[in-house]
Amino acid sequence: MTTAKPTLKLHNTKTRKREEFVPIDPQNVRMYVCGPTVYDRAHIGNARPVIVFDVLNRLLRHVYGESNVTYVRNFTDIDDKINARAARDGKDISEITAQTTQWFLDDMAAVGAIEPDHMPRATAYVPQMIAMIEDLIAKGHAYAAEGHALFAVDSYKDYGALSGRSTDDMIAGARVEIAPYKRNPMDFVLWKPSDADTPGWDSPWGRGRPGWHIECSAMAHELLGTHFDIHGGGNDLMFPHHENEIAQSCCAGDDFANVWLHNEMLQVEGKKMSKSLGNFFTARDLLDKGVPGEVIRFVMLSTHYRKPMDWTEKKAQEASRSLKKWRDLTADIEAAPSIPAVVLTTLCDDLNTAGVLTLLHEFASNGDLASLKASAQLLGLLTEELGGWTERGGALLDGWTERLTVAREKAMETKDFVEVDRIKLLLTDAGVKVQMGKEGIVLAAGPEVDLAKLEALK
RNA sequence: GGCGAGUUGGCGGAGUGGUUACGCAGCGGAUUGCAAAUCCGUGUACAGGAGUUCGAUUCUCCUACUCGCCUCCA
Repeated sequence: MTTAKPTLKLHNTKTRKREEFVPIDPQNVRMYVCGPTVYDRAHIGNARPVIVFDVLNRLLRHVYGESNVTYVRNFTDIDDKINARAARDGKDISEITAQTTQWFLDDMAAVGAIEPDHMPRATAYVPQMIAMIEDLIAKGHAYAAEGHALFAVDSYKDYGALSGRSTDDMIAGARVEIAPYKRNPMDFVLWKPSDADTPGWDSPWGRGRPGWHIECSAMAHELLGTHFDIHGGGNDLMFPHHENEIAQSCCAGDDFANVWLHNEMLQVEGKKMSKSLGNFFTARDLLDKGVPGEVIRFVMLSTHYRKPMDWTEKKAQEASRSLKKWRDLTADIEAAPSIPAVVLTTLCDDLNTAGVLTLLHEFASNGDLASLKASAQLLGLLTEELGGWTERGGALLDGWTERLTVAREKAMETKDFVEVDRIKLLLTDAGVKVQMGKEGIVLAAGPEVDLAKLEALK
């Protein structure tokens, strides 16, 4: 059963086209994804790129081989938001970043994301950043001024190509920070000075800290080389972050990334979620509320990554039901040894995860459970790690099952079902699914089960 | 103002130049102490206009609307 490698097609932001993916080196497929700034819990929107690129990572490994893919996702642990948080809480910066980093890893593991091969932290790459800035200055693409180092946008004629804008357009927008030391208002900071209370590193331009964009250029260079395959992130990063990364890296002499992938933003119940509006919630909030990580993952994958996705309670409930059903069906089934071709073809078509979910529904109704399990696991669903939630409340329900069974047996003889119905109503109100069949009674915790309420009724 | 994405049946959401998406909900039936679950059956869709074509929801252009980015944000 040797099948040709499926053709992977990806929508490249750089060319605005869906292109066939041709790795630079099939033995070493390299992907860099912009990771979080670690100053607080990851909100639910942060989980989207993590899950999307986790699926891509799994797919690349499936296609090119487990050991032939290198996936890098950074942690930004130098940032003024972190500094502000540390000052606010009276904590050391490293304490904030260490804790937040761990939170992030925990929360993302809960939604089934495999850890990347490298998770570099900006603080560990400051010398590389300084070296890169020095190189840019030497090549005439950057300049030092008043303790800053700035990138000279005019020195890179393709500046704006990724996001499709010209410097003139952007200046017209008048949203750039005007500073006396800038030659061009669009010039962005590579290095900025730190005062005594702010973390800083010694540099040729004095004690200071790097600007945001340079870290990704420096870390990608260090870990993936001058030329790699895929660079990903949320589409809000397209400008200025990725535009600036390209400018820096290309001017430093790197070829940088071939394919740029950007996921669309997430909304909540039809509204934009943003920090400034304050209507966001974290992945942990959902998990604590009892929404299983697997359900979060399913919902995320049910919309194509390049479309805006709306997080709704209803979707979470539907996802929960589908997953529960599939888990019941495949509980004792061994996953098929190979992934059905149609699944690979669909997933390889610019990561059509929603299309694959459709196929999973079909496998379920056709009874092709081995394919269902194998295919779901390629998406990181129905895995061992994410299981367990379907049995939630099992022990607590055993007593009720017993009690209801006795009452029902009695009622079957007396034909008086009042007590049975009473118990059933109690359970139903607490979010328990009650199934009474010929073979007996089965109780199951529904998605919105209220265990506390159930405990109180005991 | 500039850039970009999108507009599919009650809801969610794929896909296709000519044929059933799929899921949920709904409706009818089987089953059930009643329900649930399960099984079987069942439906009105492709924003508007023009064009290309034998034929367009699918390609091209225009219009309308929605959303995102341009400022920390995935």
